[in-house]
Amino acid sequence: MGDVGIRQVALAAGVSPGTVSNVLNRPERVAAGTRERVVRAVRELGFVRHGSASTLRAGHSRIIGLSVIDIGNPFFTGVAAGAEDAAGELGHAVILGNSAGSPAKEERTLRAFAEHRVRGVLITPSGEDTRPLDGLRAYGIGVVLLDRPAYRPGQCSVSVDDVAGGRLAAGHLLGRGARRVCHVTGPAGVRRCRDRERGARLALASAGLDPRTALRTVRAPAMTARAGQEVAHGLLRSGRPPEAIFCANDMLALGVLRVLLQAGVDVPGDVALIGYDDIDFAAASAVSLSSIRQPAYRLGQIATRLLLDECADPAGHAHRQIMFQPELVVRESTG
Amino acid sequence: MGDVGIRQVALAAGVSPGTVSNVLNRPERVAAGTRERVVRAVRELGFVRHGSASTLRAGHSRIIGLSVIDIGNPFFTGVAAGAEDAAGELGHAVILGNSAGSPAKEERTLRAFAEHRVRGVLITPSGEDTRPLDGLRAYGIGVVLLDRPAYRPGQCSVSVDDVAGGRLAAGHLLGRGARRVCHVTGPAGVRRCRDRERGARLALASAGLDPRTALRTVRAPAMTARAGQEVAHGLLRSGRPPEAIFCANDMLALGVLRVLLQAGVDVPGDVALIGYDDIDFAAASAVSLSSIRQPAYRLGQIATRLLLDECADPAGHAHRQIMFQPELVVRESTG
DNA sequence: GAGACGGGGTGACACGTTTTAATAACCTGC
DNA sequence: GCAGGTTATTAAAACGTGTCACCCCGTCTC
Repeated sequence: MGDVGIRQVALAAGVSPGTVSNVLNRPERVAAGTRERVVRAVRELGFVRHGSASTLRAGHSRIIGLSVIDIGNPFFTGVAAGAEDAAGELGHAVILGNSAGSPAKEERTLRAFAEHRVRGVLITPSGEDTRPLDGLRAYGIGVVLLDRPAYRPGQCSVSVDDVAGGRLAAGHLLGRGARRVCHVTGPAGVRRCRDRERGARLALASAGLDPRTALRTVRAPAMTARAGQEVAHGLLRSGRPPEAIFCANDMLALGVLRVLLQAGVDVPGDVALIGYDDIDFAAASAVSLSSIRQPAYRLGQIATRLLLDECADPAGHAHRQIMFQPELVVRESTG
Repeated sequence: MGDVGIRQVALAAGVSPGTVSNVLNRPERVAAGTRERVVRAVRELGFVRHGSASTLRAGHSRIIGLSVIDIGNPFFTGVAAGAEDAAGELGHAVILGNSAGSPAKEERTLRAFAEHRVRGVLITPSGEDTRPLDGLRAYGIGVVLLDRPAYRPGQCSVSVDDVAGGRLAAGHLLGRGARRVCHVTGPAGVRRCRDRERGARLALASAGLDPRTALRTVRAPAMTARAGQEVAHGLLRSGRPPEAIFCANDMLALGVLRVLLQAGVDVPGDVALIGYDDIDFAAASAVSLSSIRQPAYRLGQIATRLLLDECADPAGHAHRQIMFQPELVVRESTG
């Protein structure tokens, strides 16, 4: 047991190893009767193909690499689940890399991907530097950018329109009658934060307001609940709280919400609050949180299919930049 | 570019391919000067070892498989992060499998692991059936059970003591003066739920109470926030709410908390509430949630090291069943 | 100074598949 | 009945690395 190869199967089925390989990879080339015998032998002997040998000879593996910024973030978890399912359906496995925001760790991860000659890579780049990715292309490894539009046309990407999301959130607050919006966002370097803020500005402008006076931006040091709490304390100390708050993240929003409720502020009566991401916990908080939903699972799923499509036929493949539209979810916090 | 192998390196360094391989795998066998030349050639040519060729020849890969029940659960995410880091440090990659509780999907995952001849497998089994795992052993693939004690001595396992955790939670509620505890738990088939409940019983017994009267168990259909809300509605309808509630899960607890607060119940004044897992959101809820913390990251980390230790020296390796002790985290909900 | 020793390096083979060119068998239409 | 074509199968040659037996040459021992 354990060391049954393609030869043993061939012997048992009374054919040559080449035929067994054909049954495995291009069954249509083999006569039905022969195929049947081979399949039975495979089953009876418990043959499992040796992936490495296959990869070595065929020149490409059945593994894709998935590198995410923060595996602890429910959004990326959703992406990973979608990618894993889609890959599984297409006969591929997924190696996981968690860059944790560190370019060094990301580079290590990509190196490991290259070493295993993965079929392709799904990545949410941690920085703006594209060089590490170009290195992969040298090995003929396809790349699909996740949650960020492609840098240039020769690439696929699957992302969610953060500008539209920001616009949706701020627009919703304005629709409820707010004239001024406080925007709680994350570090300036994070692109998605910048885009969401830009969206908010656009919403204000199309409502005839001047973003310079009607939008107050507060920058949190991190996108965590704790940071949200700190920001909220600051807001309360500095006088009357704003009538409407848009947080770049549900974690921030939950932190803000907690402090507001503890201070006796009525949400949404005194302050309307909306987050972003629509993580599961948004619906479960004391006052359920309005949010902007992103199709995380589908993001991972579509990206994987796109990637494998590119790998299957690099020449005939047309690079696509897919951008999903986010969705407003209204709950009690703006209800 | 892209197709530089061990030979090209050998040529550039003026040595034989065998020596390059030695530099890569047993550097101590190569003289310092030669080694230096080879290392430089590797760097200059941008050589990246072909993992599949290596695996094929050496007979074992540098990949481990990680199969979890639910990648969406923050607890398992923590485990995955720990495993990925530990594996990376030891030069190994991680393939991810998400069984989503389905034995069929788990079997597919394990089959994929076998096909890639992973070095070893980390798994939180979805059921009690051990046969799929025995299949892996036939290929010499090591297995470490995660979050569940080993079925028998010939296996490693890394888990957290759920009985102790249940005891800790219930004991804490009793220490605050409660005489009766309501336990909200998940499906009867889930082992961790059974163990946590058993722990609660033990706590009551050692406080001199009769578990049959002092413990009221309510079973939720799932371990989600929504299910927690339903349970809480039921509790409120059926008369005076219990003085103390222990939920088998933070998700359940958050759902319960939300309903209680909305109904005007004072937490912890009227009802003390404690959850389990200590997910990040527990600290961020309107009334921050007491919980039982499990070292998820360390769990993944230790399990990985144990696994690779076993793979490195199967003969000299002593199987260990490690059980971590959970930790009580007191916050406002029982403060 | 002959033989044993050992560090440092070499070269060829094997790992289990995929693939290609070639062969064998079988039709089709004249 | 035979050329030409189609289909089903085979044999053998790779793929890039790790390993093992062997060789070379300077050192130590008696």
